[in-house]
Amino acid sequence: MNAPDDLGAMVVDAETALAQSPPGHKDELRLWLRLLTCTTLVEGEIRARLRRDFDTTLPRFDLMAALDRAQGGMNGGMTLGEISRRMMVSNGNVTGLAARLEAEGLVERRARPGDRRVQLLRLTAKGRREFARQSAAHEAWIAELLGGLEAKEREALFRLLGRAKLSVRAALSPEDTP
Amino acid sequence: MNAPDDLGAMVVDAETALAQSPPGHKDELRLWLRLLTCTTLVEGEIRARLRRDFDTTLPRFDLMAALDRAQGGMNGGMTLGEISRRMMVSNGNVTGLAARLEAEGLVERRARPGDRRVQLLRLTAKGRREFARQSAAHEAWIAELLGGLEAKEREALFRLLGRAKLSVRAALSPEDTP
DNA sequence: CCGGGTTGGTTTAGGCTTCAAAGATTGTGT
DNA sequence: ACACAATCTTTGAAGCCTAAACCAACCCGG
Repeated sequence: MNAPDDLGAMVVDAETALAQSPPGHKDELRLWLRLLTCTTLVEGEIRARLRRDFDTTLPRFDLMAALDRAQGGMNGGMTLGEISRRMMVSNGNVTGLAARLEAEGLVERRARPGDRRVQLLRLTAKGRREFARQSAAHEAWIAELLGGLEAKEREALFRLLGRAKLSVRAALSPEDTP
Repeated sequence: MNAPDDLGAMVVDAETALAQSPPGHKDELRLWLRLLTCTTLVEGEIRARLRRDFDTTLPRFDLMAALDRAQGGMNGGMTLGEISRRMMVSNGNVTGLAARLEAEGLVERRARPGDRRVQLLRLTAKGRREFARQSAAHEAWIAELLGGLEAKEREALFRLLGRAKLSVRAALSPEDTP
């Protein structure tokens, strides 16, 4: 969108005005808004194409992607908890998502021998077939959307985003581990 | 004493997982996953703090932010359509959001003279007061989360994200811009 | 064994989000 | 005037998402 260089907020009452102007933090804000815009733009397009071409959704795709990657490494699949941590979503969210995918025959559950609490999730054969098609398209879409950047720009962006990730995680970790 | 398998139990986001196992993957995909991880991380924290400190949500905050910025510039507020375009969400979404904010006395509607189709939305006095508090906190949070980057890094990241935005928009524009 | 703490998962209530279809109003061509 | 298209908003169905409460199974120390 059009960059709003004017954040004119002088409309505020006098009593709250003091809280309002800690100096100099505007460029962090602009950086964040631009980051958010980029992500929203790409994500919205991917959602739309997943729906249009495969009649599925991004969360479904993400869950299947997690399972697909896990299946090569370890046998038996992933537990719902592992999935929820990988996807950075809540526990209950994965419950419903898995239920829908299971109803469509794309994933299957089975208990882990020796621990009756956990539900191991795996792609079915149909699920693997479906995901292979979706995954190839998805990769091409991303390459298309970000292909306007040169390789050196992508490399630099990747590195800087890694630094940003570190910064956020560092700011989060103190209260994240009580 | 039961040596915990910490390697297997470590929390790994999707981007890290991709970098680990599979063979040749496109760097565009890794870039995208890292972008998504950064955004999700920040956004989740902001959501949690908005709830914790102000008992509100990010969509509510975003809508009020749009109104707040518009109020300085033009009189009368914004139409629901303008808001939905600014926020990059659907039309019907804004309807419900506005209804909830109106029920809480934070925004108010009024018809535009001469066109009975449109609903102009404005912050109430209470809404302006609330938003001023939230906005100040929000800005500080962002500065805190992204403060681990040096000014030069932020500048470079901002510029590269601008390039990325251009790339995505260029790939989208054929069917997206009527 | 048997309690208490921990971990894995589900449920519930409520809000967010989209798409598609429908209402309502305005503008336009004939 | 009248039909018709365009614009703005609302509604309804379905899915996504979270926090908090809850249940079930495991673990461990007496």
